Amino acid sequence: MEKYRHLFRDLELGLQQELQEKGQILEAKAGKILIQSGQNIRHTMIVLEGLVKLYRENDEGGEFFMYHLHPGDGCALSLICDRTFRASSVTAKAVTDTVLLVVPVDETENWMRQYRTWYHFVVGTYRKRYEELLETIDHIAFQNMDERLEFYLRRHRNALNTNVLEITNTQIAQELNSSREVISRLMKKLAEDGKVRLLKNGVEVLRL
Amino acid sequence: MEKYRHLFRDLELGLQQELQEKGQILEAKAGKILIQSGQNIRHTMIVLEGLVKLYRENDEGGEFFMYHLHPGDGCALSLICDRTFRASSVTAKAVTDTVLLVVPVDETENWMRQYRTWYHFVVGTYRKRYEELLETIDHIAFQNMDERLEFYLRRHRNALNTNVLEITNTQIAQELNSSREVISRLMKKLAEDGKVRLLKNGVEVLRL
DNA sequence: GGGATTGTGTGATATTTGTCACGTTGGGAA
DNA sequence: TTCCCAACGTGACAAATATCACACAATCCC
Repeated sequence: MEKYRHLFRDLELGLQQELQEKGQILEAKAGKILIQSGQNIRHTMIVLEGLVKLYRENDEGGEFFMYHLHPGDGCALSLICDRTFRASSVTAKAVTDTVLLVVPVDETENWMRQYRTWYHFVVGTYRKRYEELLETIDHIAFQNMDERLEFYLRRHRNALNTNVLEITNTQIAQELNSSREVISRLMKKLAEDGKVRLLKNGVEVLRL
Repeated sequence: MEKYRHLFRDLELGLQQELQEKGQILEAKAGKILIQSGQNIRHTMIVLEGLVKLYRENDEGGEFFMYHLHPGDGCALSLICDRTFRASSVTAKAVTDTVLLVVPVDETENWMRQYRTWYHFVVGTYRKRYEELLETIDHIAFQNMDERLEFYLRRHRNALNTNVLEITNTQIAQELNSSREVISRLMKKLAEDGKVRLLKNGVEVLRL
């Protein structure tokens, strides 16, 4: 816990203490599914280390990438999900090996009253996620696949903090709810424009 | 204020009192723009009467319908917006003549600590809006225009609680970010299928 | 090596949606 | 009335994307 102190340096000391006492540290391997909505959620989750991605699924197996959570980010979902979520659902999956801090929601409800900084943390979390969702909406509503692909690559480069993305076209197609062939063609164009370089098992982002 | 009491019957009495004291009642004519984001928001807004719609705008004049607010609904936006919102923005517009209760955010931050029911109200508001946004995302991501149109009509029929929607195809096209001609054609198909009846100045929803 | 699996590249074609051009209709307002 | 304007309907065409069919390469397993 000590090594994650910097993530919480803006919180009141009493709250830092409580996080340490009431929270439980959880490790997850890359690829592990952390939340599959539909199930009732009784815990709030804060990412300490690693990267988590959230995506939407529908009945026909379609997926749709929503956003990433970085160290220090809380999961707005944990506060949002409950039984009433229906057929289609939101899933959280560890992209890299991940360490999480998990707290029962009963505690957090008290914190909301006791600690001003927790209130700000929660509101800030909602705000950020809401904004990212809106940004996502903008892209599907207003933009074509080529621009969406570029946005996708930028986002992932920033999230993973590396220009070399080890990701298959098939996977990208799924997350953008497109088809492999389309991504393949667009990727070729990006390569011709010198914006990316195609690797054996991934893409290198050159300038986007 | 008395006539709106039923909207707040689940709130603590002290809180009802405060809403009455600190809140200000505001009336708006149909069509009035209530919030244009980008501007800093210092007030929380609760709908008392009428119907408000929220939509997203982008730089090129594109619009995109997000969801409605009914009496009793709070505006998640008021808690979410701030300076950091950029170029594209969210707009709230009165659909019918509307009565609003407006409270400075400084008050509500205290309420969050003092009143458990306020906490639940706020979290519930976030949850509902988040869910509606997700539903919206599902539709643009996974569905074709015809299904999206049907969904649009259903939503509006339910929101306005009438089968006769006085709305132009042009307007629908804008809110779905499509074009008038496309809506026109799809509408004709819906009419042929007996799902709607086309009126002089609107649509009657028959079975959807 | 041989076979299965997975990801890829590409042409041909279908579907969906957007765009353009133009004619029609039904109000107001002068 | 006449003119104007906004909304509408429609055919023709263009653009974006999805789908199909197939061939190819790399990898893994036996």
